[in-house]
Amino acid sequence: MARPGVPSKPGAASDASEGTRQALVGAAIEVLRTGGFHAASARRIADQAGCNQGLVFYHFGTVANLLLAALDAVSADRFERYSAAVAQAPSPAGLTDVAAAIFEEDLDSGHAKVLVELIAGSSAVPGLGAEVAARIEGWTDFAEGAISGSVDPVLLAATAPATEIAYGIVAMYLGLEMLSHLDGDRAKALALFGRARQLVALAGAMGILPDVKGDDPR
Amino acid sequence: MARPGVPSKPGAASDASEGTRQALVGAAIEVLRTGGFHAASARRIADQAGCNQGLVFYHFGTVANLLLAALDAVSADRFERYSAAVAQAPSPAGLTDVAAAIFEEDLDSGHAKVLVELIAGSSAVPGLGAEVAARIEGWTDFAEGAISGSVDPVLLAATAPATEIAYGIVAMYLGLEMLSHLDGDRAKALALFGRARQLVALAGAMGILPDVKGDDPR
DNA sequence: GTCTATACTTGGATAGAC
DNA sequence: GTCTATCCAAGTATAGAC
Repeated sequence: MARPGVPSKPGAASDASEGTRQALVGAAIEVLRTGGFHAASARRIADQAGCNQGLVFYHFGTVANLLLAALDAVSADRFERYSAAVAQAPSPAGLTDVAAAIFEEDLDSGHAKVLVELIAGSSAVPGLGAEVAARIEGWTDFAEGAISGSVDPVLLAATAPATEIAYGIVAMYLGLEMLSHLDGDRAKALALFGRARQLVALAGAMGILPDVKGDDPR
Repeated sequence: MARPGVPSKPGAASDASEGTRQALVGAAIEVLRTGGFHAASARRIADQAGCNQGLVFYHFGTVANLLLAALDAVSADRFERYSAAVAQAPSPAGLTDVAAAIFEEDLDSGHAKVLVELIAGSSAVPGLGAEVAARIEGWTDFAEGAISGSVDPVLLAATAPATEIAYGIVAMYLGLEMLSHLDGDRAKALALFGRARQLVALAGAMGILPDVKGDDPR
């Protein structure tokens, strides 16, 4: 957002600064989304933000730092959305539905691609991998919480701990995102969510899992 | 295989050419493995191969073409390995063991990373995505064949078609590869294979899956 | 077939004017 | 805080000498 004629008022200086920062973060998300890690250069991002290339380095020091800020921004956004959705569907069946809906949302909005591109691109910049890994941990923790909050502890003990399941869920999410983007077809991935839903219902009928819509047994 | 410079002399002379080609393909694999898509430039690959940068363009036209040749090379290699392993363990339980063993092999050898980097990097080069997608299809087809060859058709009909399961397996494989490389810890991924093995055994005991079909080797 | 040299482009990062 | 100008490194690709 170029503001050629806007003078910086005394005291409102941090407003303009914050505005530019946010514009850059938003632009970084957009570029990662559409062009991937490779396209996410300071010049392209600044173009997208409508500001100068040097501002990337002024505000973030390096391009990698800006990309991490972008990841944090989408993560915060999605975390709110996920939390609200999970809170309203604390049963295994409900969770499966929520997972499917959110997966499709992320596919549309491109939020998942930002994550995948940053993970794969981590090899490019020394130190980036560790930063990204720390942020992924937030998601596995979240998934773990959702699982242990909705699945009977006895069942978990009999099959697999929530930690392991959460790790698998996150991996599956990333893999499906990659494949869906690659062949531009989300139907196959969504079909899998449908199957999962079906199997959860089957398990419910067999008495292994709590019945659909049932309250949290605990 | 449209080569830019087809040797003008019939007969010999293609030995040296073929040697260089193979050196470049091997070097491309190595660079993708260790440095990712970002590092896979003509210069770095040629350095690794011990030859001149211009040869990349002489033999392959573009860097992207060389990377695809590298993907084909590792795919051919792994396809042989997978086929042999699957042939010796056609039961669901055996398949799970084979999958775990091969996943670890791929993690060590870096073959899986070559695939992941190319998928994620596809956004960088127009047209690359379609080429990579076509090659992934070979793997989903392979997985589908292995599944329908070892799981009871009746059970498949009751749960999910082999095509869908195969898609999910490939997605999971890619996701686990990404996460394992990211935090440099393969234990979590391998633990999941252990759980899968356990669940297959449980299903066998419940009579849902064949109890190690008559295949048991030796 | 292979190498050297080179043209052209893009990207990261800094300095200094406004 | 923001912009222009600039430096330097790295990349793709081609031409032409050996």
